[in-house]
Amino acid sequence: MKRGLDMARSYNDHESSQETGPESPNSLTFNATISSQSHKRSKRSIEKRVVNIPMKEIEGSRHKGDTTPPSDSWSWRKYGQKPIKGSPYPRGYYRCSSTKGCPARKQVERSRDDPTMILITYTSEHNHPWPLASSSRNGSKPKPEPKPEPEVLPEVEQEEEEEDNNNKFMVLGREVQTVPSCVIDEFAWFSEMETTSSTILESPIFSAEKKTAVSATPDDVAVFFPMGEEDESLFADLGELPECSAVFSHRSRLVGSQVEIF
DNA sequence: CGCTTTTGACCTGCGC
DNA sequence: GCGCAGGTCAAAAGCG
Repeated sequence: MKRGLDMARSYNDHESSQETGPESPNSLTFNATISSQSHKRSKRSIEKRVVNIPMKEIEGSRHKGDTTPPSDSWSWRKYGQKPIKGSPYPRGYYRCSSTKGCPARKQVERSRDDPTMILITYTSEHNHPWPLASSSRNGSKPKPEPKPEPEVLPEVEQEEEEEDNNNKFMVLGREVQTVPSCVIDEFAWFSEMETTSSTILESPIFSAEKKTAVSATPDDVAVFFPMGEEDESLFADLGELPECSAVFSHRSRLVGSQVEIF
């Protein structure tokens, strides 16, 4: 049988990297540092986005040391796992099963630098919509997501984010130097959320916009992004968040990393 | 029964 | 050209 080698080729094009974000102030949210990358080499460009998530946020859901991804609102089906050279942790490969023919995939691994961080790399075709939120796949019952303990996480110092504090955006319960209004508007409802939801939107929502910041340095904006039930309209509009797009790429730009705008 | 996970094999790209 | 590493496939087993 023919294999999806074209995909594999694209994935190797670029390895993005980033570092961890600060700890999350509570169990309902987590910080994620995000990088995104559009792959131009292939005819259908492949977008790659990377999210860092503190282990704490998903702790208790599974065994230690594995690559079980934190829950989100989509269905992911694992299709492989590989040990990664130089890393004591294997990398898990997941394919979107929320919709038929969904090209989105993600790789989940523990950060070798900081084992407390989960590194998730999303890939999808640039023009393909990210998987819609779904709690069930064709005919099968949704998996009950393990409910994280409502633990109280200690306030942790900001990651030593170097000199670039001027542009640090922290959302929800964090010091915010300059929070663009769109961020406030978009995410204000998070604070209203009740504690029942353990689903968390990890990445695509942030970055499906056309303008994305690409950074080889650990600098992206930390945002809390719990996601409740499906909000398809939210996804449907992903491509049209220019203002917020700029916000998310703000810091990258300032720290001198290369930024690509498409 | 249908879907997911596991795991070994296979394929490709890249560096030497 | 060869070997290595990464990514994917697919059969088998597991699970609800």
